[in-house]
Amino acid sequence: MLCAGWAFRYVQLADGARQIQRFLLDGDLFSSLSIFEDASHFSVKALTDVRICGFPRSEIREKCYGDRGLQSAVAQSCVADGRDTAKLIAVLGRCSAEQRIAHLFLHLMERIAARQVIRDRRYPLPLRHQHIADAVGLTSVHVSRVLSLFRERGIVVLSEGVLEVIDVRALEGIGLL
Amino acid sequence: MLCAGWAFRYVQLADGARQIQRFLLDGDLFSSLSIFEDASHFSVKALTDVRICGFPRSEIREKCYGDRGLQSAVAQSCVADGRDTAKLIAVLGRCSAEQRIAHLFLHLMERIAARQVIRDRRYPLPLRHQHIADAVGLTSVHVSRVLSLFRERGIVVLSEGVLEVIDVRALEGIGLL
DNA sequence: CGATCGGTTGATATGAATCAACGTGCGTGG
DNA sequence: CCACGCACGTTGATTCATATCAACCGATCG
Repeated sequence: MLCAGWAFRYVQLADGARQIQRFLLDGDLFSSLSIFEDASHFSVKALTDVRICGFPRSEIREKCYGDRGLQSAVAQSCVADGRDTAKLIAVLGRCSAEQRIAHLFLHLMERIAARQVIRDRRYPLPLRHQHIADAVGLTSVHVSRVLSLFRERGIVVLSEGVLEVIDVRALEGIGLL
Repeated sequence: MLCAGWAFRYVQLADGARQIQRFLLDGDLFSSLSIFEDASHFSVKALTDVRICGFPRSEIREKCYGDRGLQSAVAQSCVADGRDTAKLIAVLGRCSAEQRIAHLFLHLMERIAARQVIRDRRYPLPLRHQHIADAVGLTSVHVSRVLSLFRERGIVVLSEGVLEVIDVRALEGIGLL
């Protein structure tokens, strides 16, 4: 579990490309489902300084049998993960570059806002263009172009690790699934 | 649960596009995780004649508490689903058209072979080009072109609901993750 | 017999990748 | 303290993969 900081879960492809599966925020398990797997098929990398804590899988599994609350919590975590993952498939399969990035931002905004108060529509977002690219299947060059566009059109500005959302409506309009 | 026949799980996007998340074979749950969700966010459609049977979610959940075998089976099903889903994300995010289709074929071949004896490397595969397109994020026109290429190169031939695999090695070579 | 559906093929358009150059800020070592 | 190298972002030119548009064909079905 990631206790504090930012990280991401990803896989490295044979040709060196990297696909980011999920950004991890404080309180997130690296992967809920991996509680039930003995071998992980992903890697995790920190984006900021982090604090993590670990649990033996077998212990969690064991506790699940006796504890309905825990079992239900684990299940809900898996479901949330699965829902996001399913949405990501649709985004990668069917959306344009602008839509992909809009979706990523909306998704992260929701998760960040669930953890902290947002002032002035400014969301902490310690990502390089390359991370965004690896998350939504684009090139960092193209991410840069799209972000320039968003900036020009007065939609969002990402800079210095902060995402400033100027026109949420426009962003949601682009991101319509 | 799909007891017999072929089906697929998908979502319909706002612009009418369709993203297929998973093809369902006999014995598959529509979605393992949906045991723990009360609202489904996907649709299912049959590809062939099918037989299905249903269970009340609450009953399954209830049985899980007492029955380690069932709980473990459900967990394994969720894990398998999650693993395939994660792989699909990498494929959609980072692979070319040929690689996407090769992956889909290899993935389905594996699942089909787990259920029935394969003779002459001929796999039953009742998909239209449009289904392949909707599964891997391409156009049916482009799927047609890629399949022509595969045919010319003597790799696989898909026709009349049967996938004939002529050169598995070549297919695996293309599909390398 | 005509209509519809699925597949093929060709011409063209377009979105994103690639290649390349440049600027800027920053850390590091001299 | 300076100079250099490096990571990151930006921008322009060009290429490439895939989409789009359109025509055609064969099979199937009412």
